Amino acid sequence: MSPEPSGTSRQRGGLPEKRKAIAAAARAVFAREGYTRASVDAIAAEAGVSKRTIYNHYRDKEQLFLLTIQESAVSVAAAHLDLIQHGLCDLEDLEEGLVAFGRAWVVPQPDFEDHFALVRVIIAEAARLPEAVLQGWLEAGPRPVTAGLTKAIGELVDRGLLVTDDLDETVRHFVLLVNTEVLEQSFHHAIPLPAADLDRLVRSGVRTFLRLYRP
Amino acid sequence: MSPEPSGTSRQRGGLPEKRKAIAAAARAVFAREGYTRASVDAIAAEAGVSKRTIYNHYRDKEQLFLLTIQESAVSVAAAHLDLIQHGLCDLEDLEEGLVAFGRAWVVPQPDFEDHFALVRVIIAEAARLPEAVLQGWLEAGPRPVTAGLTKAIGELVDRGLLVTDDLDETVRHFVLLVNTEVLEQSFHHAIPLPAADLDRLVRSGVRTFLRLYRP
DNA sequence: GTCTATATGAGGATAGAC
DNA sequence: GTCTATCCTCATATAGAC
Repeated sequence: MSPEPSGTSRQRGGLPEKRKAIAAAARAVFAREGYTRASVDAIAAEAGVSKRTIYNHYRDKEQLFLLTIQESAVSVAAAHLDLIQHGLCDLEDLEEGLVAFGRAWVVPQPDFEDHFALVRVIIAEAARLPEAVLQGWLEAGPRPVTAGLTKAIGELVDRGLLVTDDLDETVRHFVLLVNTEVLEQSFHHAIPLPAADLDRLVRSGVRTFLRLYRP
Repeated sequence: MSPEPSGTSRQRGGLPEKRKAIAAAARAVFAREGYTRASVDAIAAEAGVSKRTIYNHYRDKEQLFLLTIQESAVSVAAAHLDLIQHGLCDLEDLEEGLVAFGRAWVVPQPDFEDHFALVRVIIAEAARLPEAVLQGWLEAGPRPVTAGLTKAIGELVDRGLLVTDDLDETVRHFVLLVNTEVLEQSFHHAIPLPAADLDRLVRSGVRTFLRLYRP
């Protein structure tokens, strides 16, 4: 349709420009439609690329999906690790710090809408996905975040702000009380909670967490 | 294929026999395949019925799906309420009773496999489902179970076995610690956890719950 | 209950740009 | 010659006609 200005895809080999467009379009369309309903045609249209071009870069639709969820997991994990770095280390007031972090973590950031939609697709397809893919996704996304949380909460323990004899369980409880509750109630962010409810849940989650682990 | 003995669908109006077969087949196929991938053809085949018969009983595929999840929610809620009745009322040892109940609740019962698969489909389609349908499903399934749990746990509070100043939150914490943790880890039962892990999670969940609410 | 109309999807073939 | 775009094929879906 639109005449494509001109020099778009010049970058050493000639590949990456359009490939990025395809990856972004795939993320958006798979997120919006789910795996089966998403058509390669739609992805091509959204990327401003011909369908054939997609098959030049990706073996088939399944491969495209697998790479899409993997990339999404990696980028969101990086963002969350950043949040942990800035929000959980060097906090002054314990309760307020945890609440602020929890809120930032759990509020559905517009940039991550697609990611959460993809997570819902993964849940839906989990039983059909190759075991290795699912494990790879866990390695790339959730696991590093848990590891970062463990490190950060471990430091709080070291500083004497929290007490526990099972750090991993403590981290699971934090995730459960602050994050998972929200996920369940919002159908994994398919039906966003009102901001007020969200705030209340995070605050009450943190308070309960502290009832368990405050010295 | 099989010649269908003869007098199968005699029941006052003539409807319900085949309708039940269709409902059962729809539950199975939607659970196995998800909404989009499931074909009405496959459902008809599984029900031993012609496709036309399905369209005689249900307006279209979407309507069939909506009624299917509703019926599934109702029947599983009834079973879970039964479990609560038999497992949570009149328990002798508090911790052991809660653990036994939690295990029975959370272990993926073969009869409910389809139900959990449907829940995954609901999560996947949640953003596309009519608001009213989702609310109706919550009313029919999860809500009554929560209500039953609230009643049962309320009685434990009345008997002085637990203390709380916010019963609803207490119930949410029980659900979270005993059930939700398992759901998250198993991708809502798409990837079943080893029995040992499951046991450990329930036991540790109950223990944490008691740390919060034991007098 | 079978048979058909219509549409849409995945992936391959064929032809054009630089 | 490499990368892109348009057209083709074959399978399968829903829903309605017979």
